[in-house]
Amino acid sequence: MGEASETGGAGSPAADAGREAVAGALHSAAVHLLRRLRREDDASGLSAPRLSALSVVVFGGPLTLGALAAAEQVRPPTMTRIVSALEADGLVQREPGPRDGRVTLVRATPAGTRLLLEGRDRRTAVLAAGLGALTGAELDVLARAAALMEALARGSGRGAAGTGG
Amino acid sequence: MGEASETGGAGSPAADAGREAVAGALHSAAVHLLRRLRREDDASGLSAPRLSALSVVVFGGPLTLGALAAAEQVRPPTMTRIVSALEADGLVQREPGPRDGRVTLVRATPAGTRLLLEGRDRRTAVLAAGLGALTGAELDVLARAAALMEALARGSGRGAAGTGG
DNA sequence: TTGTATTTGTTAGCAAAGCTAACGAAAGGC
DNA sequence: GCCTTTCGTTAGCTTTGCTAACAAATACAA
Repeated sequence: MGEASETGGAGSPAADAGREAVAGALHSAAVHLLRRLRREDDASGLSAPRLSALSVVVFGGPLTLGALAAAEQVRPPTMTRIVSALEADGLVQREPGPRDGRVTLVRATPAGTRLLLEGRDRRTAVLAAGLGALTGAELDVLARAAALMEALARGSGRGAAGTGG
Repeated sequence: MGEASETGGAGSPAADAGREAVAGALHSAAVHLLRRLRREDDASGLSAPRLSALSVVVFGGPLTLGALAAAEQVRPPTMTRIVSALEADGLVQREPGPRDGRVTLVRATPAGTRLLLEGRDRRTAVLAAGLGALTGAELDVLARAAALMEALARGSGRGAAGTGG
């Protein structure tokens, strides 16, 4: 398992190779895990882009449409339509910006929050069921890895939250 | 958050709560990390669905169009079009199935393989750079977590590989 | 061997999601 | 008071996703 250890100094070729190997393994594992969990999203009745955008709104509080588009790595016109669809479904609502009349703030409605939390529970329930087969030590490894992954995601870019994948 | 069932092996409420917490943290971390890495994909010149499908073809060897569609969680007609586009770009090629005349096997061309490996290198290079700030012990945690996550993804479903997210 | 059923991929046609370009409204600078 | 910038929307296109229908090949029963 853990061979990513002290076999080289900070910048040695051996250490570089170890980091590359861990990076590849971690990337692949994250892709496969989310791909598996994504199958649970059908039950929400929302498409993946809408579900992901709703997730950002619910967990990221009210935010401007532009910020939401950036968080979803999508252009403003695309987000305009997604928000309009979510608004038509009563899951979010638009508000004029209090200080700046140009911006529109997007806020989750109680119905939107409820829908999203149920969906997230479906994903995490599947994952938690899988965790039932692991030992306490293994759970601990995953918990610590999660913290490290969050730090890596934050590391060199301004990322934002989302359920989708 | 809702409490999921006690379907796990060790059924104490405390253990369930711990698993739920780890599941939520791991899910969120994976989402955020891949969201960050996805920003590197623009340089490939391919759309996300095409890049992801090409990834499965490159790493998953020649496979039938139906298997590719299942791996990408997409219907056959959708995959027909994606493969046609990749074929028009010279990145994959169709072959008749050697034993079964109904199936078409999809194989990556050298150009497709090259393009994809360069793209994967971009993602993992960004990730590896972030790993440079970690200690050997932390790298070890991530390596072990990656193995556990792969097992979890395989756990109760037949998932398949892909770059996209 | 013939005839029917099933499987596999494609085509046709529709809705949703992505983009760029162009535009109106609001802030900000001079 | 203009001019510029910023923000969101609208317009129009391409890509991606779906279901329904279909043709070809295989599998199987009689």
